[in-house]
Amino acid sequence: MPRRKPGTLLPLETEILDAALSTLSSGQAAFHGFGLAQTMREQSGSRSLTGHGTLYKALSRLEEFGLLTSRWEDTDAVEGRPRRRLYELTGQGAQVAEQARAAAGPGQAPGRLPRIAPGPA
Amino acid sequence: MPRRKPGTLLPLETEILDAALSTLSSGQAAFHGFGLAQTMREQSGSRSLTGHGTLYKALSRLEEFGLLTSRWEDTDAVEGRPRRRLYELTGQGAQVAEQARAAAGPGQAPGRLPRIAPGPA
DNA sequence: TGCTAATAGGAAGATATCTTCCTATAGTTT
DNA sequence: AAACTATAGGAAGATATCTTCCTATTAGCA
Repeated sequence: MPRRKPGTLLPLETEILDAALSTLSSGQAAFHGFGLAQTMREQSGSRSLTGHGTLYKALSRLEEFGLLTSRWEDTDAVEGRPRRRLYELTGQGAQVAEQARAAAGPGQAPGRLPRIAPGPA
Repeated sequence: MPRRKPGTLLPLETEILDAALSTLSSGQAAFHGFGLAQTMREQSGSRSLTGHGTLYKALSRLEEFGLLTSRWEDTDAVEGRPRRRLYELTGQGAQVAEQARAAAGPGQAPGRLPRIAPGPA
């Protein structure tokens, strides 16, 4: 896909924003890539996001767009596992996320979900 | 091997201390597990330390013994890769390392190197 | 309408550390 | 000398993030 029309979101990006919104509703502002991947894998029966590369790229894009912010999690508080990069919706991000959710509607007619769809195989 | 006689070092541990001493001689005090594993793999033709689990366990032991200290590397200075745990010889560690090196001698007759030896296959 | 070029998706793997589980080994004890 | 058992070694994989490379798709232009 060529130069994207500004303001346009891809399905995967919408999905991420929606998940971020859910996280926020449940009282937590921050989420991290790996956890998001797990949630998406479980909930939507999505494939494994292919080594997660796709997801991290999408997260970077959303950050570029100003819809998410990221930071490393509180440093040496975490022993025994790689540190996570924590993402949070920005004000703009929350707005866009809600718009996208409204646009999708209750019955949700996803606009051509990418591989993150229930797809066969 | 049962309860080890205090003061005794296993071949792998000696190898680590020796590597630490070399690192120190080359002007760097700190080293990290993964780098050490690479060096050992290249230099001694050792096998890959089996997922590195063995090496990390040995490093923990040496730290327990007071021969090494460890700390997480300077936090968010490092982007784009997992942070490393940096190890350094303690005074005691350096002493023991030198003793071990002297004991091994120039021709070095390693006292039964474990799997970290040139071994077949 | 058909092409082209830019971009998103997917595969693969590098970078690091640590855990769990099983097996081999060798000090100790009998 | 034999048996017991604690411990080291090795396999496997979980946890996280990010990069590179290739392919599929599609928006925008001619």
